[in-house]
Amino acid sequence: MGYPEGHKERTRTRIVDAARRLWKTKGYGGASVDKVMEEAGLTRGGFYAHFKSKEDLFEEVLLENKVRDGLELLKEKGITDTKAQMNAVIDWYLDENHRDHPEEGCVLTTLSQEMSRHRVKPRQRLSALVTRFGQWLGGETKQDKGYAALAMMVGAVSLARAHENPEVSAEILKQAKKEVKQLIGLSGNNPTWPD
Amino acid sequence: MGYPEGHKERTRTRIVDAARRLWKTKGYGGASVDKVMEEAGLTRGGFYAHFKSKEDLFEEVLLENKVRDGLELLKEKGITDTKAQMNAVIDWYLDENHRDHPEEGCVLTTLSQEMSRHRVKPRQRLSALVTRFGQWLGGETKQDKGYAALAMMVGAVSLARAHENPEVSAEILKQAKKEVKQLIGLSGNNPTWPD
DNA sequence: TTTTAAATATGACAGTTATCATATTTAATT
DNA sequence: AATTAAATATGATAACTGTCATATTTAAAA
Repeated sequence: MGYPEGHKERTRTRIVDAARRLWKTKGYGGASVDKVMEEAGLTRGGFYAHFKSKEDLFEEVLLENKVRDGLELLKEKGITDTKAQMNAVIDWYLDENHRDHPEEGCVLTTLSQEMSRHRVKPRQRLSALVTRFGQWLGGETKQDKGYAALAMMVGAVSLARAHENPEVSAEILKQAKKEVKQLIGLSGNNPTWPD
Repeated sequence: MGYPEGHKERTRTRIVDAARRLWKTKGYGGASVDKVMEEAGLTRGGFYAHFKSKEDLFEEVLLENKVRDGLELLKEKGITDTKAQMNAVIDWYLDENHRDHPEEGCVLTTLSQEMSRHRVKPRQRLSALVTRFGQWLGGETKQDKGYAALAMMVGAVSLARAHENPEVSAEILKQAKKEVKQLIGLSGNNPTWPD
Protein backbone atom coordinates (compact mmCIF):
# COMPACT_ATOMS: atom_id res chain seq x y z
CA MET A 1 0.00 0.00 0.00
CA GLY A 2 1.28 3.44 -0.87
CA TYR A 3 4.60 3.44 -2.71
CA PRO A 4 5.67 0.45 -4.82
CA GLU A 5 7.73 -2.45 -3.49
CA GLY A 6 11.36 -1.52 -2.87
CA HIS A 7 10.80 2.19 -3.48
CA LYS A 8 12.27 3.28 -0.15
CA GLU A 9 15.29 1.04 -0.65
CA ARG A 10 16.00 2.63 -4.03
CA THR A 11 15.54 6.12 -2.62
CA ARG A 12 17.94 5.33 0.21
CA THR A 13 20.55 4.16 -2.26
CA ARG A 14 20.11 7.35 -4.26
CA ILE A 15 20.76 9.41 -1.14
CA VAL A 16 23.92 7.46 -0.28
CA ASP A 17 25.22 7.82 -3.83
CA ALA A 18 24.47 11.54 -3.90
CA ALA A 19 26.23 12.08 -0.58
CA ARG A 20 29.21 10.09 -1.76
CA ARG A 21 29.61 12.16 -4.89
CA LEU A 22 29.28 15.46 -3.03
CA TRP A 23 31.44 14.59 -0.03
CA LYS A 24 34.20 13.07 -2.09
CA THR A 25 34.32 16.38 -3.95
CA LYS A 26 33.64 18.99 -1.28
CA GLY A 27 34.38 17.18 1.96
CA TYR A 28 31.88 16.22 4.68
CA GLY A 29 31.31 19.79 5.79
CA GLY A 30 31.15 21.04 2.22
CA ALA A 31 27.67 19.74 1.51
CA SER A 32 24.73 20.02 3.91
CA VAL A 33 21.88 17.55 4.32
CA ASP A 34 19.75 19.88 2.21
CA LYS A 35 22.24 19.80 -0.64
CA VAL A 36 22.66 16.04 -0.45
CA MET A 37 18.89 15.59 -0.70
CA GLU A 38 18.69 18.04 -3.57
CA GLU A 39 21.47 16.16 -5.38
CA ALA A 40 19.37 13.03 -4.89
CA GLY A 41 16.32 14.81 -6.32
CA LEU A 42 14.51 15.11 -2.99
CA THR A 43 13.95 17.59 -0.18
CA ARG A 44 15.30 17.61 3.36
CA GLY A 45 12.09 16.32 4.94
CA GLY A 46 12.48 12.66 4.16
CA PHE A 47 16.09 12.42 5.27
CA TYR A 48 15.49 11.32 8.83
CA ALA A 49 13.16 8.57 7.71
CA HIS A 50 16.24 6.98 6.14
CA PHE A 51 19.10 7.89 8.47
CA LYS A 52 19.43 8.74 12.15
CA SER A 53 21.81 11.62 11.48
CA LYS A 54 24.17 13.13 8.93
CA GLU A 55 27.14 11.36 10.53
CA ASP A 56 25.19 8.11 10.22
CA LEU A 57 24.97 8.56 6.47
CA PHE A 58 28.68 9.39 6.40
CA GLU A 59 29.42 6.02 7.93
CA GLU A 60 27.52 4.33 5.13
CA VAL A 61 29.22 6.42 2.46
CA LEU A 62 32.58 5.08 3.64
CA LEU A 63 31.56 1.48 2.94
CA GLU A 64 32.52 2.06 -0.68
CA ASN A 65 35.65 0.22 -1.77
CA LYS A 66 36.64 1.21 -5.28
CA VAL A 67 39.56 -1.19 -5.40
CA ARG A 68 37.43 -4.18 -4.39
CA ASP A 69 34.89 -3.21 -7.05
CA GLY A 70 37.61 -2.65 -9.64
CA LEU A 71 39.14 -6.04 -8.93
CA GLU A 72 35.78 -7.69 -9.56
CA LEU A 73 35.70 -6.13 -12.99
CA LEU A 74 39.28 -7.16 -13.70
CA LYS A 75 38.51 -10.77 -12.77
CA GLU A 76 35.47 -10.75 -15.03
CA LYS A 77 37.76 -9.64 -17.83
CA GLY A 78 39.95 -12.61 -17.13
CA ILE A 79 42.81 -10.69 -15.54
CA THR A 80 43.72 -12.97 -12.66
CA ASP A 81 47.46 -12.39 -12.33
CA THR A 82 48.05 -10.37 -9.19
CA LYS A 83 50.84 -8.27 -10.64
CA ALA A 84 48.73 -7.40 -13.64
CA GLN A 85 45.89 -6.41 -11.30
CA MET A 86 48.19 -4.20 -9.26
CA ASN A 87 49.50 -2.54 -12.38
CA ALA A 88 45.97 -1.77 -13.48
CA VAL A 89 44.97 -0.40 -10.09
CA ILE A 90 48.04 1.83 -9.89
CA ASP A 91 47.54 3.08 -13.44
CA TRP A 92 43.98 4.02 -12.64
CA TYR A 93 44.83 5.56 -9.26
CA LEU A 94 47.71 7.78 -10.33
CA ASP A 95 45.99 9.10 -13.42
CA GLU A 96 44.92 12.63 -14.31
CA ASN A 97 41.38 11.40 -14.78
CA HIS A 98 41.27 10.20 -11.17
CA ARG A 99 42.82 13.47 -10.06
CA ASP A 100 40.19 15.49 -11.92
CA HIS A 101 37.17 13.43 -10.83
CA PRO A 102 37.21 12.96 -7.08
CA GLU A 103 33.46 12.28 -7.13
CA GLU A 104 34.17 8.95 -8.80
CA GLY A 105 37.50 8.35 -7.07
CA CYS A 106 38.96 6.79 -3.95
CA VAL A 107 37.69 8.19 -0.64
CA LEU A 108 41.19 8.20 0.85
CA THR A 109 42.31 10.96 -1.48
CA THR A 110 39.64 13.42 -0.36
CA LEU A 111 38.61 12.41 3.12
CA SER A 112 41.55 10.84 4.96
CA GLN A 113 42.90 14.15 6.28
CA GLU A 114 39.65 15.04 8.00
CA MET A 115 38.98 11.60 9.49
CA SER A 116 40.79 12.38 12.76
CA ARG A 117 38.03 14.94 13.41
CA HIS A 118 35.22 12.43 13.02
CA ARG A 119 33.51 10.01 15.37
CA VAL A 120 34.68 6.46 15.97
CA LYS A 121 32.37 4.67 13.54
CA PRO A 122 33.31 6.55 10.37
CA ARG A 123 36.98 6.29 11.34
CA GLN A 124 36.64 2.54 11.67
CA ARG A 125 35.16 2.32 8.18
CA LEU A 126 38.00 4.26 6.63
CA SER A 127 40.61 2.41 8.68
CA ALA A 128 39.30 -0.86 7.29
CA LEU A 129 39.82 0.44 3.78
CA VAL A 130 43.38 1.49 4.56
CA THR A 131 44.25 -1.85 6.13
CA ARG A 132 42.82 -3.94 3.31
CA PHE A 133 44.26 -1.79 0.54
CA GLY A 134 47.68 -1.64 2.17
CA GLN A 135 47.82 -5.35 2.85
CA TRP A 136 46.77 -6.15 -0.69
CA LEU A 137 49.47 -3.91 -2.13
CA GLY A 138 52.10 -5.38 0.14
CA GLY A 139 50.92 -8.97 -0.16
CA GLU A 140 53.10 -9.85 -3.08
CA THR A 141 56.46 -8.54 -1.91
CA LYS A 142 56.21 -9.90 1.65
CA GLN A 143 58.57 -7.08 2.47
CA ASP A 144 56.22 -4.75 4.33
CA LYS A 145 55.99 -2.07 1.72
CA GLY A 146 52.24 -2.03 1.17
CA TYR A 147 51.46 0.92 3.44
CA ALA A 148 54.38 2.87 2.03
CA ALA A 149 53.06 2.31 -1.47
CA LEU A 150 49.53 3.29 -0.48
CA ALA A 151 50.84 6.40 1.28
CA MET A 152 52.62 7.50 -1.88
CA MET A 153 49.50 6.96 -3.95
CA VAL A 154 47.22 8.89 -1.58
CA GLY A 155 49.74 11.67 -1.09
CA ALA A 156 50.44 12.03 -4.79
CA VAL A 157 46.79 12.41 -5.77
CA SER A 158 46.22 14.87 -2.91
CA LEU A 159 49.19 17.03 -3.87
CA ALA A 160 48.42 16.77 -7.60
CA ARG A 161 44.90 18.07 -6.88
CA ALA A 162 46.18 20.85 -4.68
CA HIS A 163 48.85 22.20 -6.99
CA GLU A 164 47.89 25.11 -9.20
CA ASN A 165 50.53 24.37 -11.84
CA PRO A 166 49.32 21.66 -14.26
CA GLU A 167 52.85 20.67 -15.20
CA VAL A 168 53.98 20.14 -11.63
CA SER A 169 50.71 18.35 -10.95
CA ALA A 170 51.34 15.94 -13.82
CA GLU A 171 54.94 15.46 -12.73
CA ILE A 172 53.81 14.45 -9.24
CA LEU A 173 51.56 11.73 -10.65
CA LYS A 174 54.21 10.57 -13.09
CA GLN A 175 56.93 10.22 -10.48
CA ALA A 176 54.63 8.48 -8.06
CA LYS A 177 53.39 5.99 -10.64
CA LYS A 178 56.93 5.01 -11.53
CA GLU A 179 58.17 4.77 -7.95
CA VAL A 180 55.18 2.90 -6.58
CA LYS A 181 55.56 0.23 -9.22
CA GLN A 182 59.27 0.04 -8.52
CA LEU A 183 58.56 -0.24 -4.81
CA ILE A 184 56.23 -3.22 -4.96
CA GLY A 185 58.27 -5.00 -7.60
CA LEU A 186 56.39 -4.44 -10.84
CA SER A 187 58.01 -4.17 -14.24
CA GLY A 188 56.55 -2.35 -17.23
CA ASN A 189 53.51 -4.36 -18.39
CA ASN A 190 50.40 -2.25 -18.70
CA PRO A 191 46.97 -3.90 -18.75
CA THR A 192 44.02 -1.54 -18.81
CA TRP A 193 41.60 -0.68 -16.05
CA PRO A 194 38.07 -1.86 -16.94
CA ASP A 195 35.17 0.55 -17.32
CA MET B 1 49.14 57.91 21.01
CA GLY B 2 46.89 55.17 22.32
CA TYR B 3 48.44 51.74 22.29
CA PRO B 4 52.25 51.28 22.55
CA GLU B 5 54.54 51.11 19.53
CA GLY B 6 54.19 47.84 17.61
CA HIS B 7 51.16 46.67 19.61
CA LYS B 8 48.96 46.10 16.55
CA GLU B 9 51.74 44.23 14.79
CA ARG B 10 52.11 41.88 17.73
CA THR B 11 48.36 41.36 17.95
CA ARG B 12 48.22 40.60 14.24
CA THR B 13 50.94 37.98 14.66
CA ARG B 14 49.03 36.45 17.54
CA ILE B 15 45.93 36.11 15.35
CA VAL B 16 47.89 34.48 12.53
CA ASP B 17 49.52 32.03 14.95
CA ALA B 18 46.20 31.19 16.56
CA ALA B 19 44.56 30.57 13.19
CA ARG B 20 47.48 28.41 12.12
CA ARG B 21 47.21 26.23 15.19
CA LEU B 22 43.46 25.82 14.89
CA TRP B 23 43.26 25.32 11.13
CA LYS B 24 46.14 22.87 11.04
CA THR B 25 44.20 20.85 13.60
CA LYS B 26 40.56 21.27 12.58
CA GLY B 27 40.76 22.44 8.96
CA TYR B 28 39.79 25.85 7.59
CA GLY B 29 36.07 25.30 8.10
CA GLY B 30 36.64 23.75 11.50
CA ALA B 31 37.34 27.01 13.30
CA SER B 32 35.34 30.22 12.81
CA VAL B 33 36.64 33.77 13.00
CA ASP B 34 35.16 33.94 16.50
CA LYS B 35 37.11 30.88 17.61
CA VAL B 36 40.33 32.11 16.04
CA MET B 37 40.04 35.42 17.88
CA GLU B 38 39.21 33.65 21.13
CA GLU B 39 42.28 31.41 20.70
CA ALA B 40 44.28 34.62 20.26
CA GLY B 41 42.77 36.03 23.46
CA LEU B 42 40.58 38.58 21.68
CA THR B 43 37.01 39.01 20.45
CA ARG B 44 35.67 39.02 16.90
CA GLY B 45 35.32 42.81 16.72
CA GLY B 46 38.90 43.68 15.97
CA PHE B 47 39.39 41.06 13.29
CA TYR B 48 38.55 43.21 10.29
CA ALA B 49 40.93 45.91 11.40
CA HIS B 50 43.69 43.37 10.72
CA PHE B 51 42.42 41.34 7.75
CA LYS B 52 40.07 41.95 4.85
CA SER B 53 38.42 38.57 5.24
CA LYS B 54 38.79 35.09 6.70
CA GLU B 55 40.21 33.79 3.41
CA ASP B 56 42.74 36.63 3.52
CA LEU B 57 44.05 35.39 6.84
CA PHE B 58 44.17 31.86 5.45
CA GLU B 59 46.52 33.06 2.74
CA GLU B 60 48.86 34.43 5.38
CA VAL B 61 48.67 31.26 7.45
CA LEU B 62 50.00 29.31 4.48
CA LEU B 63 53.18 31.37 4.35
CA GLU B 64 54.57 29.13 7.05
CA ASN B 65 57.35 26.81 5.90
CA LYS B 66 58.35 24.41 8.65
CA VAL B 67 61.12 22.82 6.59
CA ARG B 68 62.74 26.16 5.77
CA ASP B 69 62.60 27.08 9.45
CA GLY B 70 63.91 23.70 10.52
CA LEU B 71 66.82 23.95 8.10
CA GLU B 72 67.80 27.29 9.63
CA LEU B 73 68.05 25.62 13.01
CA LEU B 74 70.04 22.72 11.59
CA LYS B 75 72.52 25.10 9.98
CA GLU B 76 72.91 27.00 13.27
CA LYS B 77 73.76 23.68 14.88
CA GLY B 78 76.46 23.19 12.29
CA ILE B 79 74.67 20.50 10.30
CA THR B 80 75.47 21.57 6.75
CA ASP B 81 75.65 18.23 4.95
CA THR B 82 72.55 17.95 2.76
CA LYS B 83 72.05 14.24 3.35
CA ALA B 84 72.24 14.73 7.08
CA GLN B 85 69.70 17.53 6.80
CA MET B 86 67.34 15.35 4.79
CA ASN B 87 67.66 12.56 7.29
CA ALA B 88 66.74 14.91 10.09
CA VAL B 89 63.76 16.33 8.21
CA ILE B 90 62.43 12.88 7.35
CA ASP B 91 62.89 11.66 10.91
CA TRP B 92 60.94 14.61 12.21
CA TYR B 93 58.22 14.37 9.54
CA LEU B 94 57.45 10.66 9.82
CA ASP B 95 57.39 10.63 13.58
CA GLU B 96 54.55 9.85 15.97
CA ASN B 97 55.05 13.23 17.61
CA HIS B 98 54.36 14.97 14.29
CA ARG B 99 51.38 12.69 13.73
CA ASP B 100 49.95 13.54 17.15
CA HIS B 101 50.55 17.31 16.97
CA PRO B 102 49.22 18.71 13.70
CA GLU B 103 49.02 22.17 15.28
CA GLU B 104 52.81 22.32 15.23
CA GLY B 105 53.22 20.29 12.06
CA CYS B 106 53.44 20.68 8.31
CA VAL B 107 50.41 22.29 6.63
CA LEU B 108 50.48 19.78 3.78
CA THR B 109 49.45 16.95 6.07
CA THR B 110 46.24 18.65 7.21
CA LEU B 111 45.24 21.08 4.49
CA SER B 112 46.36 19.79 1.10
CA GLN B 113 43.22 17.76 0.49
CA GLU B 114 40.96 20.76 0.88
CA MET B 115 43.06 23.16 -1.18
CA SER B 116 41.28 22.38 -4.46
CA ARG B 117 38.17 23.92 -2.86
CA HIS B 118 39.90 27.22 -2.06
CA ARG B 119 40.49 30.41 -4.00
CA VAL B 120 43.54 31.02 -6.18
CA LYS B 121 45.70 32.90 -3.70
CA PRO B 122 45.76 30.31 -0.91
CA ARG B 123 46.33 27.58 -3.50
CA GLN B 124 49.32 29.46 -4.84
CA ARG B 125 50.82 29.65 -1.37
CA LEU B 126 50.49 25.94 -0.77
CA SER B 127 51.68 25.13 -4.28
CA ALA B 128 54.85 27.08 -3.60
CA LEU B 129 55.49 24.96 -0.52
CA VAL B 130 54.98 21.74 -2.48
CA THR B 131 57.31 22.84 -5.27
CA ARG B 132 60.11 23.96 -2.97
CA PHE B 133 59.87 20.98 -0.65
CA GLY B 134 59.73 18.54 -3.55
CA GLN B 135 62.62 20.10 -5.38
CA TRP B 136 64.71 20.15 -2.24
CA LEU B 137 64.05 16.46 -1.58
CA GLY B 138 64.85 15.56 -5.18
CA GLY B 139 67.78 17.90 -5.55
CA GLU B 140 70.40 15.46 -4.45
CA THR B 141 69.48 12.43 -6.54
CA LYS B 142 68.89 14.35 -9.79
CA GLN B 143 66.61 11.47 -10.62
CA ASP B 144 63.23 13.14 -10.29
CA LYS B 145 62.10 11.42 -7.17
CA GLY B 146 61.50 14.44 -4.97
CA TYR B 147 57.75 14.69 -5.50
CA ALA B 148 57.36 10.94 -5.06
CA ALA B 149 59.19 11.15 -1.75
CA LEU B 150 57.11 14.11 -0.60
CA ALA B 151 53.92 12.34 -1.63
CA MET B 152 54.82 9.35 0.50
CA MET B 153 55.58 11.57 3.47
CA VAL B 154 52.33 13.53 3.23
CA GLY B 155 50.26 10.43 2.54
CA ALA B 156 51.81 8.47 5.38
CA VAL B 157 51.15 11.14 8.01
CA SER B 158 47.59 11.59 6.73
CA LEU B 159 46.83 7.86 6.85
CA ALA B 160 48.61 7.41 10.18
CA ARG B 161 46.41 10.16 11.66
CA ALA B 162 43.27 8.70 10.15
CA HIS B 163 43.77 5.10 11.27
CA GLU B 164 42.10 4.06 14.49
CA ASN B 165 44.52 1.21 15.19
CA PRO B 166 47.71 2.52 16.84
CA GLU B 167 49.78 -0.42 15.65
CA VAL B 168 48.81 0.00 12.02
CA SER B 169 49.33 3.73 12.40
CA ALA B 170 52.88 3.20 13.67
CA GLU B 171 53.55 0.66 10.94
CA ILE B 172 52.54 3.16 8.26
CA LEU B 173 55.04 5.70 9.58
CA LYS B 174 57.76 3.10 9.98
CA GLN B 175 57.44 1.75 6.46
CA ALA B 176 57.31 5.21 4.96
CA LYS B 177 60.37 6.40 6.85
CA LYS B 178 62.40 3.47 5.62
CA GLU B 179 61.22 3.66 2.02
CA VAL B 180 61.51 7.43 1.67
CA LYS B 181 65.13 7.29 2.78
CA GLN B 182 65.78 4.41 0.42
CA LEU B 183 64.14 6.33 -2.39
CA ILE B 184 66.25 9.46 -2.17
CA GLY B 185 69.45 7.59 -1.52
CA LEU B 186 70.05 7.89 2.22
CA SER B 187 71.77 5.27 4.33
CA GLY B 188 71.28 4.84 8.06
CA ASN B 189 72.87 7.88 9.75
CA ASN B 190 70.52 9.63 12.16
CA PRO B 191 71.22 13.22 13.23
CA THR B 192 68.57 14.78 15.41
CA TRP B 193 66.02 17.43 14.58
CA PRO B 194 66.69 20.66 16.54
CA ASP B 195 64.14 22.04 18.99
C1' DT C 1 45.14 65.09 34.75
C1' DT C 2 43.00 65.71 30.61
C1' DT C 3 42.87 64.87 25.79
C1' DT C 4 43.01 61.98 21.90
C1' DA C 5 43.48 58.86 18.11
C1' DA C 6 44.40 53.99 17.77
C1' DA C 7 43.01 49.43 19.05
C1' DT C 8 39.72 46.33 20.67
C1' DA C 9 34.87 45.03 22.34
C1' DT C 10 29.71 44.78 21.94
C1' DG C 11 25.63 44.18 19.44
C1' DA C 12 23.41 43.13 15.37
C1' DC C 13 22.65 41.49 10.42
C1' DA C 14 21.30 38.03 7.02
C1' DG C 15 22.45 33.47 5.65
C1' DT C 16 23.26 28.66 6.66
C1' DT C 17 23.15 24.51 9.49
C1' DA C 18 21.17 19.89 11.57
C1' DT C 19 17.08 18.44 13.14
C1' DC C 20 12.17 17.59 13.78
C1' DA C 21 6.86 18.20 13.89
C1' DT C 22 3.35 18.38 10.87
C1' DA C 23 1.20 18.37 6.34
C1' DT C 24 0.81 16.47 1.82
C1' DT C 25 1.40 13.21 -1.79
C1' DT C 26 1.72 8.51 -3.48
C1' DA C 27 -0.31 4.13 -5.58
C1' DA C 28 -1.60 -0.60 -3.91
C1' DT C 29 -5.77 -2.38 -1.84
C1' DT C 30 -10.59 -2.19 -1.03
C1' DA D 1 -13.62 5.63 -7.06
C1' DA D 2 -12.57 5.61 -2.20
C1' DT D 3 -9.44 4.27 1.41
C1' DT D 4 -5.17 3.97 3.55
C1' DA D 5 -0.58 3.53 5.44
C1' DA D 6 3.93 4.53 3.65
C1' DA D 7 6.97 7.93 1.71
C1' DT D 8 8.16 12.51 0.89
C1' DA D 9 7.45 17.72 1.33
C1' DT D 10 6.72 22.08 3.99
C1' DG D 11 7.56 24.99 7.71
C1' DA D 12 9.91 26.02 11.75
C1' DT D 13 13.60 26.03 15.48
C1' DA D 14 17.82 27.17 17.76
C1' DA D 15 22.59 27.39 16.99
C1' DC D 16 26.27 29.04 14.31
C1' DT D 17 28.59 31.63 10.41
C1' DG D 18 31.18 35.90 8.18
C1' DT D 19 30.81 40.55 8.29
C1' DC D 20 30.22 45.24 9.88
C1' DA D 21 28.48 49.57 12.47
C1' DT D 22 28.98 51.46 16.69
C1' DA D 23 30.66 51.76 21.43
C1' DT D 24 34.33 51.31 24.68
C1' DT D 25 38.94 50.90 26.28
C1' DT D 26 43.83 51.91 25.96
C1' DA D 27 48.16 54.66 27.23
C1' DA D 28 51.11 58.17 24.81
C1' DA D 29 51.07 63.21 24.39
C1' DA D 30 49.34 67.55 26.01
